[in-house]
Amino acid sequence: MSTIEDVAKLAGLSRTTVSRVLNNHPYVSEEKRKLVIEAMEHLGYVPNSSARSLRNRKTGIIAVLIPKISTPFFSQLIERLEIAASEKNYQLIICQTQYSDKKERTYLDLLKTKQVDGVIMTSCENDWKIIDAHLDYGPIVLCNEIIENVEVPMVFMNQMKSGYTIAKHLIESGHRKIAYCTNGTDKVTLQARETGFKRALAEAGLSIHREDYFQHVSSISDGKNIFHQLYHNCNSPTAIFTGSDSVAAGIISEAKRHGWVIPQDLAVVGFDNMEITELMDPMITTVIQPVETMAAKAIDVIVDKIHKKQYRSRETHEFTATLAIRESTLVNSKLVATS
Amino acid sequence: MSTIEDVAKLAGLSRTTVSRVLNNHPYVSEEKRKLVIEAMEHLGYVPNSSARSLRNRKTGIIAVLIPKISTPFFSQLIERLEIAASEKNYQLIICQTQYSDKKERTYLDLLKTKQVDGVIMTSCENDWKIIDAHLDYGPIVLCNEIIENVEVPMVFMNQMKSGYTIAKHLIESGHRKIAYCTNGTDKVTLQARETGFKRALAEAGLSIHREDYFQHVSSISDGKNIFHQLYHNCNSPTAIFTGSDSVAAGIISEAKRHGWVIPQDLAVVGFDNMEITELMDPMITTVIQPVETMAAKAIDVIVDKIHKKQYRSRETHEFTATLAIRESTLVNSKLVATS
DNA sequence: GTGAAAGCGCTAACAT
DNA sequence: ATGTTAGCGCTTTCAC
Repeated sequence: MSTIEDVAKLAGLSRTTVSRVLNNHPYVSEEKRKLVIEAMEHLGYVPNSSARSLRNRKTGIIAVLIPKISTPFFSQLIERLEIAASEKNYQLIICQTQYSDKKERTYLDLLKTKQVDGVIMTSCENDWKIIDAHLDYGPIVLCNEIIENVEVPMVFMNQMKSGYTIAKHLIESGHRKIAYCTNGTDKVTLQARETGFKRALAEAGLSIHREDYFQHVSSISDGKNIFHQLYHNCNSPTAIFTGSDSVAAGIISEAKRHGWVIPQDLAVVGFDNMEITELMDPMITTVIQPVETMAAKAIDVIVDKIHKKQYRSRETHEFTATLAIRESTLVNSKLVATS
Repeated sequence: MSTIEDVAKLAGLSRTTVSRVLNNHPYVSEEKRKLVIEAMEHLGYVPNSSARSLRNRKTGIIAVLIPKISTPFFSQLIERLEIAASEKNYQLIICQTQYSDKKERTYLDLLKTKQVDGVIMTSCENDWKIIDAHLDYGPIVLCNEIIENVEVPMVFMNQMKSGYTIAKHLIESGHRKIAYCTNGTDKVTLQARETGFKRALAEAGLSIHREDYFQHVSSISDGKNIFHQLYHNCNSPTAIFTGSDSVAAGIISEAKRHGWVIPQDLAVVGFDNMEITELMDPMITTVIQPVETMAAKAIDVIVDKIHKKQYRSRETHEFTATLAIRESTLVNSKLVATS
């Protein structure tokens, strides 16, 4: 492993000059620059990033905290974050919290130990008081998560609009008894979605019946279970918003096995535009999240914060989803922006 | 940001002693140890990882090179790699090559610049000569990839066995005209799979007809295209191995739209056990890769290499897949090991 | 059992 | 335009 010193010696110059060439500083004569470059090539010199990090007080690494990588939405998000980061010459460390507050805290410490320049959180398991303390050490950006009254940038999709648009679509398709699924009401994002959904219903003089409201629903098997509840309900709804493509697929798959015809017997709406939505028969009406745009913005914002060295500031960066209307709610499919 | 010096001063001791406490060295009196710990807590001291990396010549970071994160198989692999790495206190930097040899080279340089202690490659886009040169700087482990005559550890699944088992299963189900899809023949892994497949056919006195052999096939739409080729072929095969769940799903979805009944009109086998395989109707017979085991082994091996500081050595760590027999090839499903 | 001092590889005042 | 020098924060001989 050759060092900057070796290069300097071989070129017959000082470490400073070599460093200047390395960092494209002005005030280096063409002549010496060539000498340095030759020496570097001859030695196969590459700067040591630990030394640079120590000296410059920056690592060029961003940590991404994510509950579970293999969840299709999250893997798409990571994919886009990686692309955006690499365009700005940042590396991404991937940290799987597995929805554990303890792991989340451990990973946030990467900021304290200066192993990373910033953290992107795609969900939040701890009390904000705990997270907030970490802002003394570096920037934190929320991507795909909203928390009220906190001083960090947040990048997210307007869930209220998408909830509203979905309900509106179902109402316009003639449905009057509509079921709703959610994975919880503790997240601001999910609350907003529900609020938008209910608003559209209210505007049409409708509401969600008690027996048509399902909580803590997220997997394929949850979907299958829900179908069975509907199946045994003599006054079952004519449409259901599932909040998740997996749940939608589970419901549809089970419904078909029991002889139901979708959407005639039950219209189904998913969420996230996973691959299955176009593979199922019928293809599933779903919400396309602007993953690429959100990822690019999150990286933009955090890189900006890193440079400005100003970590506390409330900013909201809001994007709009698209409703992809497919066979599970209609015969003819089309695209509709939720705006 | 407090440093080790600050802690030393506050505790009225030397940097050395603080460092000893930090690294659990022996020969520190209980009394002073307590003093140090108190001081650290008082200051909220956390060691700076750049300084440690520079001094110790190790970063505790492993780079994972992956073609595309959102591919379900790869996202599962990353998930498991992250879990295994974090158990050994390593962080993972995720590098998306997008099948580009240039990006791959850029990322391999992380080894030279000492930004990472080792690299796990899940595919390989460059000539091995180029990769090999990087072994002077740190360990490289292949996970899910085989390259002949190279001096690195390789962790993989026995593709020959799985190809053999799949063909055997189709033959035993009574099929005599069987189609084969592959995403290419340049990879040793895919070649092995094909060899095993053909061997089982040969043993039954069968072979793959020219028109039943499909190359460069990997996506849902590829699957749909293939179905149309079969559809217009008056002597179409009775079974098809697709090499990919996406392709299998594409074929099935399109076949059903054209009135075919699966598996009666066509038996279909996928690969990877993605979520869709259990959602499609019929559920898809597929190969379950031992992702978790391979990931754990890959981390084990690379951590070992890092410690031993011996990077060149040919080792093969082979695992066996499981064939999940489902509705797309049979009426009654069951699990069969490919061993 | 504890401390003084050297140095990992790099950059940036500062001086020339 | 180029070089000298002082650290960044940490670990580790070596000496006591």
